[in-house]
Amino acid sequence: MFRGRYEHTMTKTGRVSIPSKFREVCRKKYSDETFVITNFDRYLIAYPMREWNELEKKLSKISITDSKVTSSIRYLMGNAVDCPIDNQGRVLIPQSLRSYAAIETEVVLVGMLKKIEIWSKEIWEKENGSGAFETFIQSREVLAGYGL
Amino acid sequence: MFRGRYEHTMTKTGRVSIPSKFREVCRKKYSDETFVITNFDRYLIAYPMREWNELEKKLSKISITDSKVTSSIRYLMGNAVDCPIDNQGRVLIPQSLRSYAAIETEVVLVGMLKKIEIWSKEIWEKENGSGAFETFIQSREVLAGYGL
DNA sequence: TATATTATGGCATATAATGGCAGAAGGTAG
DNA sequence: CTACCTTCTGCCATTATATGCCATAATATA
Repeated sequence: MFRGRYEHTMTKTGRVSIPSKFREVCRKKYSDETFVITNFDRYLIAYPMREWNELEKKLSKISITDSKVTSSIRYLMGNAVDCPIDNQGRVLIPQSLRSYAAIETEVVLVGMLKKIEIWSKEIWEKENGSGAFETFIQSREVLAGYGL
Repeated sequence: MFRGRYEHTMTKTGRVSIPSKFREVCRKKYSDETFVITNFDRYLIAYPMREWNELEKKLSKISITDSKVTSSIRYLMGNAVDCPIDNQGRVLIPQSLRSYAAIETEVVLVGMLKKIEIWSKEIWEKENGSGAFETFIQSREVLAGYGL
């Protein structure tokens, strides 16, 4: 599982190094070094290919008649890009996703169990800087329900 | 599976480049570089030949007594054109389909699992621009019903 | 302290996207 | 039937982007 937080910088060409611990998870757990990256609220989510395929399998069974569902699939699929890890351990994040998540140079990578979140540092600090601890304390009861 | 969104421009002669990632899917998964394109809601859909054949097979099983269904099938089939990919990786979109989907120069291509959607950029932005995320969030419950 | 690994910058090259043009094909009017 | 026009198609040229590779600096490991 992915865990931990890393701050990396992106090259001018849009490449970001994947932390070696994450790469290790890719190799050992998934034996595959490709992510599928898509946008979410104000940040990006990267799934290992296998996890993403699970998702697609489920989606492909849904009938195309429900237009609301179709547009959700369109949102999810339309923004998903597969990003293989290169020999230097980096992925290229396409321009569209970069601009979506307002990523310019400084990037925060967060391990979130089966996926990775990719944030622009600026947005990360705004949303998770101070106050994150407060939120954490507030949700302790919920977490306690899961045995924490 | 097809995924990702690409913005391309159409030549004056009506040719559109198919994103290389889509072409790769055609080669690897379908070993065939021909699409069947037809009109749909306010955009076009392009199926790899094999997927189109599947669809035809299913449609042929539908009883012809339901005249409403018959005319929908006629609509779908009557406008279907096969468009082979040329050596530069482009397809020619026939005039009738172009005008149907109001495509002039700027085109949005969206990977949707087993098919591709082709939108005029203008219509795309109206229907899927801002607000798409909201719709996505709203339909999360529906999607949750499918195990997502 | 020596050695390996990681992160990242800088290039050179390959591939992608797309505009332009000319010949081929096919339809239409005289 | 033939000349003309339109559309289709192949090919070349250009530009932008992606990709592979090497070098270096920073960090971790033995």
